[in-house]
Amino acid sequence: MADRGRPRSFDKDAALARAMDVFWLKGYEGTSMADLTAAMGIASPSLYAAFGGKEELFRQALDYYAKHEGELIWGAALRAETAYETVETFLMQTARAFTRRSRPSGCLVVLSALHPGEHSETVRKELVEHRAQSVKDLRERLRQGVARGEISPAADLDAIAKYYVTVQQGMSIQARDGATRQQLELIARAALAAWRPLTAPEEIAAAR
Amino acid sequence: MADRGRPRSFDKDAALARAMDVFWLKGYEGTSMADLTAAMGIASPSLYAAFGGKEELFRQALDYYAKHEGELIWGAALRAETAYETVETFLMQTARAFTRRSRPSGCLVVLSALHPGEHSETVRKELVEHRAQSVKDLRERLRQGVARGEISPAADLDAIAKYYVTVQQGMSIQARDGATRQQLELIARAALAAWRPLTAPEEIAAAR
DNA sequence: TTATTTATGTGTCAATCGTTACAGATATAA
DNA sequence: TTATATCTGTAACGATTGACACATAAATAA
Repeated sequence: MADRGRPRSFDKDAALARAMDVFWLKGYEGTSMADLTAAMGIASPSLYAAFGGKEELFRQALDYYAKHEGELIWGAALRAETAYETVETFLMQTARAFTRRSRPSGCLVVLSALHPGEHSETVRKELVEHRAQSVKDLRERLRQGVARGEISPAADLDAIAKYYVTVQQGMSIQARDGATRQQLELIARAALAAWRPLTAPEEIAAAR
Repeated sequence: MADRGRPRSFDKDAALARAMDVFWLKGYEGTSMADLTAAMGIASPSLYAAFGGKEELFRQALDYYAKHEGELIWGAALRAETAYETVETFLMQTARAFTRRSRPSGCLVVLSALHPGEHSETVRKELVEHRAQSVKDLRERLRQGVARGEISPAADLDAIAKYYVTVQQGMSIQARDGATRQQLELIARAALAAWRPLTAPEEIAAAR
């Protein structure tokens, strides 16, 4: 009971990828149906039939983004040996992913819906949840670092995780303002300079 | 030749302050004329007569923001004794200013126009310029710190300034996501932990 | 073939967007 | 008072917004 009726004349996955690019560049509310249909090469009834509407399409574009773009950063980071290397890779891959010439700059999850508004409230909350998940994921990786003796048990893991995610979110703004990969890497290096004081607090206390 | 004709029936400065609040909360494109006239308590012809239109009104709201809200952060920061205290005050005042209950969260300069768009391109570029000025101001303060012997001449002042501004910009996102003042202060403290390694690089090299 | 199902393209819906014409109201200047 | 200048409120402008009705096209199932 699958392939009855007239077959779809466009590649759904390719169309979704193009929709993601538009949302990424212009944000959720800043993207019009006209923008989408132009980029996807289809008329609006086809978009509605295939994706359910603008909001549903954004949701699917967000999933696509997490699967493809997010993986570039988190996949590499979670493959690192130590907790430090995880954070280092996280930020360095961010510097790279946020400045690829073929893609919009910065992060779709951060930039797509920052303002409250009747038409984007559910989308916004979904993105807030996504961003909170980043903190959780990073904190969990730090917890493993404590278990392995890489990080002091006295360290405030939640604060450290929030700190590095905050730096990454700031890098989205910097990327939007035209920062190059090298400039973002310098920022990332600066942020990494806090690692020792943050993860070995008693060492600092002893030095005083 | 000043006060001929029917006098204005509303307080221009108070109306501007309310317009600023709306732009701050909803962003430039996310704010409609209906939002503005409702918040300002005037009809659109009065708005056009007094402020010149939506874009001109935003420009004036931006000036108002820089003068009042920006001063809360930079005024205190630039009054600090040392370069470190400047950065510390900069971030701590940010944590406070970004989470006042009576105001929208985060920073108007960071959040108002992050996406390209025909209707907001000039406004966006103006905000980009504003953000670049923050880096310049902070870097200049660091340069004074080098002159006073507080910071090593080998330190990369541009990278340090960009780093702390990036953290502040990330704090705008965190604030929008509901972070409390205390949580932002923890993030700020984490960022400040990088100060010694960043400003005394030879000390780090010697320790190896 | 005929019936059924799904996709496409044209055209259009009401609502909202930023902006402004216009007439009436309210002040000063002569 | 009369003339002039400016502001205010109503009402509407053309353009664009997201969404969809409808008829037609193109596939499979019987």
